[in-house]
Amino acid sequence: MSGKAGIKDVARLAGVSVGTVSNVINNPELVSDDTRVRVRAAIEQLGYVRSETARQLRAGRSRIVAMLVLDLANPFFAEMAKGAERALRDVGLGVMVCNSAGSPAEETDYLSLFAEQRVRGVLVTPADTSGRSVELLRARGIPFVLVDRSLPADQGCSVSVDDVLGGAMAVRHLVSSGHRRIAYVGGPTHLAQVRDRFAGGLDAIRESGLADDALMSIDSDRTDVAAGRDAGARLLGMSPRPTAVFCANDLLALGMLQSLYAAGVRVPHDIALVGYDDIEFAAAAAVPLTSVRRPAARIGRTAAELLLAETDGNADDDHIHQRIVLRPELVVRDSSRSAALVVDR
Amino acid sequence: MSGKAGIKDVARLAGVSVGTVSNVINNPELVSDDTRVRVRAAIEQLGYVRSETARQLRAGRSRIVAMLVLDLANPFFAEMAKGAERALRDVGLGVMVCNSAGSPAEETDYLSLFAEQRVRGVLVTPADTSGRSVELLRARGIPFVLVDRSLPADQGCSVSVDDVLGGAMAVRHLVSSGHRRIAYVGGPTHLAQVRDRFAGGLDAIRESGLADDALMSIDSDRTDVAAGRDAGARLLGMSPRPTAVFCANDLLALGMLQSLYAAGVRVPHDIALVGYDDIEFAAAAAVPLTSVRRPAARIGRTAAELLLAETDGNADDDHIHQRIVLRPELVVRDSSRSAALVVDR
DNA sequence: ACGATCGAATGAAACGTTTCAATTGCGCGC
DNA sequence: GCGCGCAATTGAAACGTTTCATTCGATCGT
Repeated sequence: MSGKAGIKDVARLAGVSVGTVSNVINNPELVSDDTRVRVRAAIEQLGYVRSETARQLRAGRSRIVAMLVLDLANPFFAEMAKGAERALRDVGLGVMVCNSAGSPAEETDYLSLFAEQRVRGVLVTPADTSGRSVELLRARGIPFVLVDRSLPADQGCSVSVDDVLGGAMAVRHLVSSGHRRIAYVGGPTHLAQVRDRFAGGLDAIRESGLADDALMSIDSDRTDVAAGRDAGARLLGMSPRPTAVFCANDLLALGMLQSLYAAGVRVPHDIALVGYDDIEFAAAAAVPLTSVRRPAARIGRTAAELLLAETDGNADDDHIHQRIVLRPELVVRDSSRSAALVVDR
Repeated sequence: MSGKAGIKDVARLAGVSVGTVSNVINNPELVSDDTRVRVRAAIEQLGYVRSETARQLRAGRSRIVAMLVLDLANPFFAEMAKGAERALRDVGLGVMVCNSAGSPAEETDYLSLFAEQRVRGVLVTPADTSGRSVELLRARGIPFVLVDRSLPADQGCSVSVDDVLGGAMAVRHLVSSGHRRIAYVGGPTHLAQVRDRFAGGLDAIRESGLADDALMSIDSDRTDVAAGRDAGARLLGMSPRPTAVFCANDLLALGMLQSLYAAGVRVPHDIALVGYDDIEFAAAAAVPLTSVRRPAARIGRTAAELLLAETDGNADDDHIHQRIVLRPELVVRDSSRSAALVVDR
């Protein structure tokens, strides 16, 4: 009675044809009342579970949407995934959340997996910046929406946040607080997000009439808390020491905070700190973290909706791609408040 | 040339039979050199991607393992998922991470989805405590490993942490620091984890000769940061006010910390605080959080390995289930250090 | 009472693979 | 020159569904 029963077994037990069983499941209104009851009973008795696999084979596409993110352990992406998952479950689609860990190679692997699985579509935050991943998806005809990454509207849908603006907001805030030597802690430079935030920061520097080298870049190959600690160690060795640090995400900022704290450097008194994403834990940090907020759940949900719009376009491909760019928002907390301002509030 | 080409098209183009194409892909050594080259070229030219769907249909099972966790937004589970994912990817299996959000109903939905998908196996942290989920899996013959939840070894594999011990460690620590009125902030009581940690706490209370009501339970219906803040508000209204709080996880503890801080209650001076899980953000909190550490990634990895062992048992079902229980570890930080101890260090 | 109409059920094709028994061609030993 | 064995290839069945043209009865209008 375990998972071995097929539709044929049900049909035999109920004394009908397989077609009728299929109709009971998918088009109950086509079947007479008593037959329906009989078939339902047989299904129950055998513990029949229809094979989505076979179903897909016939239908040509699956009921699963894949989501590929840069780092599942980053609450920002976890939140984003949750947003997308909710929207997709609402329409009965399954979600497969995967983690490229920022590696283009892993990403390619996963995209192949998705292609083989004939997934309904893909929500992807590409680790590969060369556009190869997008090409791959297009070449294979897999519907996709880029998440947390922008794309010209003629090339596909995308939902992103204006990271150049976000970077500018962060640095503008620091400059206007009087800082003139600011460090930027980024992750792997092949990530567009990392580069954009720096570019925005540089814009802010220039518009203030400062020299480019007022913004010093500290590179890192990862974007997690440990990387933030490492970057902190390097920062402490710099001379002259920057008076403010802008981190490409909150994980880095939290690690940085730990490093600074351990070295007896006070935040914001000695060094001001600004993060990015405004994850839930930023507000609860040792020194509540100023951060550039991005609406994670909304990004995920919106991306899912775009994918659905593209996918459900059962009409004659009249779908037009959309490029949605959301605005980030600066949330100022203690980590970047000058003493005067703190008193001030 | 897009995702439309099937194995037949490849066969036709290469001038061979479909069986041969299949062999080129799966048993290259059976095919002569020149044929192999020709077929490979045809595959390349057509952009052929084999349909995992059809493959599965024939094979009867898929190459996907499902993982169902209580809360993807909780870094503990995210880390666990990462550990499992790594182990499974290493053997070429895909992972589908899903989020029951602690809801038994969602859980049932997902289990049905998994059954229909004929997944290779399931790693599940059950939200349903009644054992119905386990029964369901067994009835459908789906290999599974319980994660973060224990099970008698004759009923299936499980990897968990001794939460009763963990709860006891936390409360013992508080009691030995002199606390006599301790609040326990739990999540939904249908979660075994929540109950076990309380039970352990109660053990610790009793072994110290205190009355049961020295441990007061504050219930909550969720286990996130916001719920922690709510619980904080309720705690502040209690009188006499507890001198220590043990939270069922770090998210609750961080929320609690925010509430207390906002109300001007000092931690640990006025109230000591202990969390559970020791997520990465516990150490970076406003007041570094004492927490009961659980090895998230290791739990995930171990569970994946158990599932593989069960699944690969191509032999005659000689698999014996294992019940693995890991020991938690108390990590003491500032949030529970008495003033004397802080000076002391 | 007869064809038309309609609801209900059927049976077979199709989806894209893998697998396996059968076939083919070929060099070899005798 | 004959049968053998071997390597390479083939063709068809099977996996479990959905779909659709067809069949079967029965009811209906005239």
